[in-house]
Amino acid sequence: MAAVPMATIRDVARQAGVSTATVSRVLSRPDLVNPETRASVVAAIETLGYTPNAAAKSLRTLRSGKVLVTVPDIANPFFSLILQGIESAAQRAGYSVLLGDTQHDDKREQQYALMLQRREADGLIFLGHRLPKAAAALVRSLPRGRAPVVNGCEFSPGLSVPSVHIDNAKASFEAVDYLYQLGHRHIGVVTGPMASPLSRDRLKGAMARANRDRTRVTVSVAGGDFSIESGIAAGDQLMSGSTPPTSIFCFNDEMAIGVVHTARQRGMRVPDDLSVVGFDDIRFAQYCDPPLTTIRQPMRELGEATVQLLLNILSGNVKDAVSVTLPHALIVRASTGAPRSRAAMSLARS
Amino acid sequence: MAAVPMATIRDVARQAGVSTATVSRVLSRPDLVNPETRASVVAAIETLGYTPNAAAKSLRTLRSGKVLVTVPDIANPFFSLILQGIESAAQRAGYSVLLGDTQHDDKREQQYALMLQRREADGLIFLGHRLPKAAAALVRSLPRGRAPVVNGCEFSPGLSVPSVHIDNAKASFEAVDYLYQLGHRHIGVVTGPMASPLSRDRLKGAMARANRDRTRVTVSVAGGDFSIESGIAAGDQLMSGSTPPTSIFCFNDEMAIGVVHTARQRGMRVPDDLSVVGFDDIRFAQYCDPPLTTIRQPMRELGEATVQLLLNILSGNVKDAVSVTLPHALIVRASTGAPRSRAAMSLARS
DNA sequence: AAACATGTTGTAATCGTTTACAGCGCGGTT
DNA sequence: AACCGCGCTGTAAACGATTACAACATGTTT
Repeated sequence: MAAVPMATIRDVARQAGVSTATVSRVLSRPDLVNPETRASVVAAIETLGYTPNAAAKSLRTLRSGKVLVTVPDIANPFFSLILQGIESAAQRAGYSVLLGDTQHDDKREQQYALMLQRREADGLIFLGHRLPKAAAALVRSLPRGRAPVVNGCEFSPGLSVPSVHIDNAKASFEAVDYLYQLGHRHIGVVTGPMASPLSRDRLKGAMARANRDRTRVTVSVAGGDFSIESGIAAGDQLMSGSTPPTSIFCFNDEMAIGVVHTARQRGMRVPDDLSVVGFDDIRFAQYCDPPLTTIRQPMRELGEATVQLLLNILSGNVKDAVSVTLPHALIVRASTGAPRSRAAMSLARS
Repeated sequence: MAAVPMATIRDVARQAGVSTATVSRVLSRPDLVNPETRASVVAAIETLGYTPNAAAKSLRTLRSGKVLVTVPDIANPFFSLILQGIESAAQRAGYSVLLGDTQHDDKREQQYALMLQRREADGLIFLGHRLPKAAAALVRSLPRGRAPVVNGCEFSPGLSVPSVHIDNAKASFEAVDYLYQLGHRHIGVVTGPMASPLSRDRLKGAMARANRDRTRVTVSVAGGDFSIESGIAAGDQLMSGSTPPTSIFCFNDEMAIGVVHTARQRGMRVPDDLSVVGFDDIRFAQYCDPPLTTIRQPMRELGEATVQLLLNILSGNVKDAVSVTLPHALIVRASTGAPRSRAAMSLARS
């Protein structure tokens, strides 16, 4: 395609009057070559504008310098922040990122995983919850924790693939506990798809807290898919019951925004008539009206830690890579408050 | 790294009792080989689990099957949607995406552009407004519109690089016109960085409309950087003048959300006390409170068209690739209305 | 029967690096 | 004088594919 054929290492060698081996050494182990020779090689490189061909290098060294990242949906602000963390950490370590947006589609996940076999990437970070077949084969063929495959945010003990994540069950437990402490006794929960271990863990945690006071607490569960629209639908569903919840805990911020939206459509005020808790603490959460109470995940850090995990495996000086749990935090903002009846009570009391 | 060395084309050839040339042909031009031979080769491929090595192929063919995409900030929902369009179109065409998040950093843009020289990618789509040096060199070395470099959304006639974008000046013109028609005579404008042609075009369009009625209209301009926070700052600046504007047009939705946020902090009601218009129509725009009036850009389509443009250049059967303009639309929602004085007037009148 | 087209396959050069190994010059030991 | 070690450099064999070209068998044309 290029009109002017690129200069090769041979051109540089000729120009500098040395062998290609020397040129190569100047580039990879400069200490091995005499300073004077080195200088003339560097000069030749300069004048010819030489850049080593990546394919040739990769063919010879069996390393591509790339990590493949598959994301269920880049347009989701949660994933895009993780991706940003990944990109930045990878770049810092001299790797570049091959991006695959799978749209939650199994086929595309499978397809992308083939790139590992083709050696188009040295490792795989997958952000979904399904381990693609090609990657699974690789994992099986190597000792535990040695395959260059790691998972981000979706922890699944069965996967036998290391992962970076928060303690989802604990975080959910805390969210429900917080609502309980505020006085809420009827709590709605909007989940993500149950196929995802992440959703199951969160539900488990939420139920665990509710069950601790099971005689006093009612929990209603509605299923969502992490989209704003599904939040609206789930909110509608929860609110049209005979005794609607006084608070709703959503498994991500977007669904929480949907719930707030639909509550307002019904003429309800947040948090006076309905408290809403989200999950993730995406950028918009604090600028919503009302600003959203939510569980914060350290998204960039999750991404960076995932890369670090993968790099450890790639470097080979780790016997058994192990999952990492990062801290979360409950961020209280204005979308939550005491339930009205309780608020009225305490008002009367004062 | 892999415990079991990958099967090569030679292994397949041996297993099938043919030469490597035949195996290669089965893969690339199956019609050239006898059906029976083909079957036995396919069988050998199956049993060995053979996948061609990408580096070797790329070295030989001088094509990597990758496009490099540099984005100023993936976490920005505008860019992440464009990126989604790019990814999907690229994937459909058999290309994969190398992602570079430049964080608006010149150095990183330059660094990524080197991948083109290394032939790690067949083409470059850059979403920022600076053409990296390495790419510029490539552009210069080839006839106009032949270099595999295209720009997304930032149109700059001087760049001599084809681009896909909307008509920013016209869109801004329409936004201001809409506010004028509503009765607004004092209009605030929150721009993006003036280094970006996109911002300049939008400002040009806005001023063009204002100047048409320059005796009646006042325009106040504040500079932003497309972040929510800069929207807050710009909003504060505009609103603390002696005669604050009755409406503010922001060059993206996030800054508009910032303006709405700060207006509310000041006890103003949107749209009663202040009308706000955004730009882009990101996903959250319609779920804000109030839902945001904005200029819609077809983000996915922008991304897809950018890939198409690049593919046309790569295919080589296009003499002079030319920029593409996609349609935009003014989406009227609830964040805009007549200014209070005017509203009062018309109320009095009725 | 010679010449030729067609369909199928193999041979071997090539893409641009990296790197094991050998070789050379030279000062220092024995 | 023979030997060794050290620092530096070159030779050449990979890495795993693609593809121009040749070769061969077979059938067709003249």
